[in-house]
Amino acid sequence: MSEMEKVYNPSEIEARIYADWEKSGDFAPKGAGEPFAIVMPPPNVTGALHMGHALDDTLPDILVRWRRMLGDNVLWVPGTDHAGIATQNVVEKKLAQDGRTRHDLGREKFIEEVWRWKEEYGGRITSQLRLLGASCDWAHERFTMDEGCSRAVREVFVELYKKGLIFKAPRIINWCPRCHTALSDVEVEYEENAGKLWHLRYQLAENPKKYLVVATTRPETLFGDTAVAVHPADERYQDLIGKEVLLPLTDKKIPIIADEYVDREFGTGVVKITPAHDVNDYEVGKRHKLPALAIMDTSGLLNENVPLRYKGLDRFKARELALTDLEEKGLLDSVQDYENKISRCYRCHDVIEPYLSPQWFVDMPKLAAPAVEAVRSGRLKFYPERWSKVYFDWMENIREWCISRQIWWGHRIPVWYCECGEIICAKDDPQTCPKCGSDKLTQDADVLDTWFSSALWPFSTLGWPDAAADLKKYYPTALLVTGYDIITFWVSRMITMGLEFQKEAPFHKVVIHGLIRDEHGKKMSKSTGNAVDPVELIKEYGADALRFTLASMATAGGQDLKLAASKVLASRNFMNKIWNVARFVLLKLADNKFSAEKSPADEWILSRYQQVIQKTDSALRNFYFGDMALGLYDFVWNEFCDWYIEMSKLGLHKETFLTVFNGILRLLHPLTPFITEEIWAKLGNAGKVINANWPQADKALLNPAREKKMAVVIELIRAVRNIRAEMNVAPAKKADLIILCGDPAVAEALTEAKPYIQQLSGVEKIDLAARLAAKPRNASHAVINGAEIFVPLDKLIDLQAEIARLEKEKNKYQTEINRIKNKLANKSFIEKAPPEVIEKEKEKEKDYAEKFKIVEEQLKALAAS
RNA sequence: GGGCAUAUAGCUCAGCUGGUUAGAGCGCUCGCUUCACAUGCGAGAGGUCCGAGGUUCGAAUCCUCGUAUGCCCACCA
Repeated sequence: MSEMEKVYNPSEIEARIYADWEKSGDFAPKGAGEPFAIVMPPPNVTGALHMGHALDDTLPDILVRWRRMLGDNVLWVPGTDHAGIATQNVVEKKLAQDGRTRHDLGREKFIEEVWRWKEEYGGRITSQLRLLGASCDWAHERFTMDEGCSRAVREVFVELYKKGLIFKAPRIINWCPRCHTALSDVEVEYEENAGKLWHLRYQLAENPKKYLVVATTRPETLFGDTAVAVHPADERYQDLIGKEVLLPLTDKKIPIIADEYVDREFGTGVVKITPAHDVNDYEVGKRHKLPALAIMDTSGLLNENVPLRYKGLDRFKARELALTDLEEKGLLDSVQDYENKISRCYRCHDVIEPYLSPQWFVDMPKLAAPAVEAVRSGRLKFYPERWSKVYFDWMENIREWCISRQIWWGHRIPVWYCECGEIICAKDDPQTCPKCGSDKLTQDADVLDTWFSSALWPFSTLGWPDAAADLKKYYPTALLVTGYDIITFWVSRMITMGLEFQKEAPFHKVVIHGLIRDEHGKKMSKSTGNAVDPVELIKEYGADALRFTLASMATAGGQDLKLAASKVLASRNFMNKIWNVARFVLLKLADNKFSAEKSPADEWILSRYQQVIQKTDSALRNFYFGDMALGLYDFVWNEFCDWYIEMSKLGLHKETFLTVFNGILRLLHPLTPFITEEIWAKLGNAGKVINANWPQADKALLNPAREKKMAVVIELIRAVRNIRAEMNVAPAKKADLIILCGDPAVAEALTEAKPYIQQLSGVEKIDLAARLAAKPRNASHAVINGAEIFVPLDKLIDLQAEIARLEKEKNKYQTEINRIKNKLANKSFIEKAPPEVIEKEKEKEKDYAEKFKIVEEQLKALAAS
């Protein structure tokens, strides 16, 4: 038997145990049980493990370990995401250190560079997942740009293209001038902005003394204006419709048009129309056949379509200059403060530019219906249910999904253009044009949105497009666990693609958890410096402590989790507690002195144990991770350790002890896999706990009568301890105890428990009587359910203190009695409440009344003495 | 402009389907080197369950309104 330190030290143990699990193939699917598959949300290859991942992977690991112990055929598929823009940014930054850009390398060399980078650093996140204890099957590890995933992407693209569900068209899209690419709508973040509303004067061409006032938040875009618009029914401007204004700072004339889009109430009711730089204006422009004049390049610098003075200026510099110039010319009418939203790139946070350009789109509006129906019908459920609302809101108002990105790292769009004008979309690279036979084919330069390959993850990782055995066995997967922040990015698109290509949604259940925040509820981020590094926490407290903390905070409502170091510390202490129970067991096994018979404490803990099994099961079935963790914490610490072990020190029944403690290890294993595995081995159990059977509750061991008796015993011990503490009886001093108990059942329970009472309340002599000739003098007194107790004191009793104690007690009972009396006096309560509720109230009243009477008598006795 | 969520002890939160003596962890007070554990043990203090109405025999729990906070969505310059 190996030595165990007093303090649990996880670091060496965790590394050793994980290596053993992995080496032994303990994570591989096996057995004839039901298939139970989960795909891991693939973290970015560029990433390091953050608290979000820690939660995202702890929760499924709990489920996966649980199902494995239940005998299911469990597959948890790990993998990483190529994370197009993010990864490209990282590698570009690295190049920048040597003063190089990706253009210096050229596309091919640059991509090679990224692959090299991925080989070298991409393993960091997966090694960190191992630190966390994630029991995923590494043999199934995938990468969104590996061979199989790439084939799946092409297959899907080509199929959708053929059906017209993927197309290329000019649209106003979200353009990031820093990343030089288009973004989808979900990749844009909005931020409150204390901006200005500038009122500009557009002079009438026919009479420059007159002018229209146009309100805008973006004066620099005026160079792209190709009209100003008013509402067709706006009386103020009726006679101006069809006439022209002079575009300020230029020598252009642009028409005044009428369009219902204009809000008469807003500003002056006159809008500048800039079709190339605003979504709404683009629509207006189309209706009125206005030209769309782009005035910016892809970096957000003004181009040749503006007066020379502004050409090459950054958009914000150009704004300043334009405003100065307008003011000088007397064309700046007024300026107002104006609150609006500013859109930013979710990657680099640069300000997004609405930009007219041809891009590739998935026609989501045509694909969405089955995905909505799957959830409406209940075939696919969100937990908690309210998240389905977010899903519906998104899916029922879905727009075209812009999937082309003007970067280099990613799945290249499988479309080629022939010099004859033919467009070829193919799964395999075409050599010649099927129409003209030319071999001068140029592939589309763009790559796909990273989320395009993520959308296929549940089936691409299982071997599709081949008719793979894994796909057949594990699709649809059992469930998905993820944060609410990617319902739109990922969940909705996986459901859509799963239904389109597999005819079934990729999972039946979506378990949504909250987001990790710092202690004060602030979003964790590197820039604010409040991010907690899970790897650091694991180093300091152990992976089990971190996992236990995260699970205990993942409550039924799915609220955000505020992570405080004090909580991890508390979990660490709990691990230490368990560790020390194990040390205790080992000591006792070494002593080899056991009781032959089960004691009342044994019966009691066995009964409680059955209930904790049931509670744990039901918590897991409902994804109430917090309930599971807290339920086990409470059972282990407050029942098993505080009462059962303490009582067992009088005589330990080996079988009961080991049954319950091994049961605890198994129940805790999904939460805290390392320490339970280590202790499992130390106790000499066969095999590993990771492969052990999940405990089954045995109803025959439920023992309500024993629990009731034990409740009285515990109440009595607490009462004695309370007296000792309050009356300052020295802890080492053995006291006497006189119990006055007229209830034979209670008397029996207490008699039986005499050794426990002596052991746990520091009492030597116990007298139990049905009645007393005279109540003891100079004794402190308390009343419990069915009995009253006296603790004679050496020194003269502190009358004041004793009276104060009893008065407090009396008042408490009085309050309760009054409450219940009122309730019972209420006629409608008696008439309408269920009989068992009334019965319960009456019983309570009786108990309180009895206690009240006893305390009152005692007070009288004290007063008389 | 829509929607969602939250408001319970000093702090962070449980309390899921109305009946609890309203709980936990941390913190606080008092006392303990009790032979598994001071990362511990024992005993305590601490709560108008955000406010106002309502439903009900009964509300922290359900409904309405309000206040505060957080988040998401939305093309009004």
